[in-house]
Amino acid sequence: MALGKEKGYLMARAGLTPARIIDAAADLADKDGFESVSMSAVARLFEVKDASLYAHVRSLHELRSGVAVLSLAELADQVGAALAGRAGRDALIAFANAYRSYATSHPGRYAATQMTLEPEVAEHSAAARHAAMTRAILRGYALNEPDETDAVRLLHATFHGFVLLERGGGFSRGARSSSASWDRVLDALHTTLSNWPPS
Amino acid sequence: MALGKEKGYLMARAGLTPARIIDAAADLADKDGFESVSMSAVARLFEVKDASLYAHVRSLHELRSGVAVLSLAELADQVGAALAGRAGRDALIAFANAYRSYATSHPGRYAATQMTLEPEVAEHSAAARHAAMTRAILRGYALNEPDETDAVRLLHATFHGFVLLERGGGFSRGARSSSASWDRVLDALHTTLSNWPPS
DNA sequence: AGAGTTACCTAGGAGTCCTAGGCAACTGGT
DNA sequence: ACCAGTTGCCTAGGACTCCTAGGTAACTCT
Repeated sequence: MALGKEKGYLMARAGLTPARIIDAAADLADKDGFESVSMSAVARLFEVKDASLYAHVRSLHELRSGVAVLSLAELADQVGAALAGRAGRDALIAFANAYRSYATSHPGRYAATQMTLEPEVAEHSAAARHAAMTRAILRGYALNEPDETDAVRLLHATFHGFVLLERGGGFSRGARSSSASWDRVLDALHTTLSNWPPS
Repeated sequence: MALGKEKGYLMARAGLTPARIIDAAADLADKDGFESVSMSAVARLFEVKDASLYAHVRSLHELRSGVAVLSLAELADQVGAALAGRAGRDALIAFANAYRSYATSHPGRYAATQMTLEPEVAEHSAAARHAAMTRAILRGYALNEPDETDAVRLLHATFHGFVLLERGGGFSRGARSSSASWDRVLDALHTTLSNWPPS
């Protein structure tokens, strides 16, 4: 990291590229929180002036969006890997655990995925892969539209909400561990999907 | 609003108090988003210099925490009112709808409730009332501990997650309205609570 | 080696939070 | 009714943020 700079006579280059900058920003997000991803903070990591980043990244917003796109892709990769070769209840649990584990081991990156992206950025992100994987799980439960859409939303909302509340300390009260609750919540979701109520 | 100022010769007072400042900040949050609640922005609303606010509010963080505490109380009030005299499924649906309706009609205030508050601030907030109300709903479903705790977490996570995703545009894809999904999600939760899976 | 491009620089404007210290406006005692 | 004390908002200014403009050093290609 920080390729020299040879403070002596001549200036060296730091080797900045959009990808390296976004990677550094993502690491910083995990370390100090997504909201402290700033141009100046990232510039400091490279021992470079903040103005220098603007040759590679248009704005702070674009930098953060870059972290979001990166994280969505990573999350999709990990969930996809966990899902491989599983179906039904197994798939549900693998999906959920991969999701939660990414969120807890990369809190800053996960926070980035919460950003509302402009449609054209979201388009070429991994959002579609997420939707496809969620629907893949539901194939094991044989739901018809619009029930499947409703179930996708239920799953997404529950995972997302749980992870956020867990991270925010919302579950700290009491002796019950949040992991134990998580397992039971997954059980409950499984039975819900298995007995989806008729409209 | 903005009590004069009599631009002429003498200075008038704006009538700042912590409560009025926090109210204004909450309104601003609903209008422009919670993250744009800043000292300077609120000061502008009162046609006052930003430094003047520091006599009433210790810091930006404290201002935002104030909005969070206010919003938690308002939300608890509205949910509590909706809940009065209901039980079982009716209570569940009334709770959920009041919750969602507060979140969509006061997006900035709702965002404030997401803040992680320091324990001592959270203590004298309405957080305890929320927990109590959620447990009150579950009384209709006759769950024992630790199932009741798990169910509280499931409900909270699902409502929270749904509302956030809805607001973030996560459900925009497709023709299915999010309100329709919401109703079905509540049905599903009701059946889940009614048939809580054995451990 | 010289020409052209790219990478990082300095300088500086506008906006943010926050502190320190000052004067005007209110309040209460006599 | 006035004077003392308190309170409320002020100006001034430091440190930090994002971002633009324009300069120069370092690399690349012919």
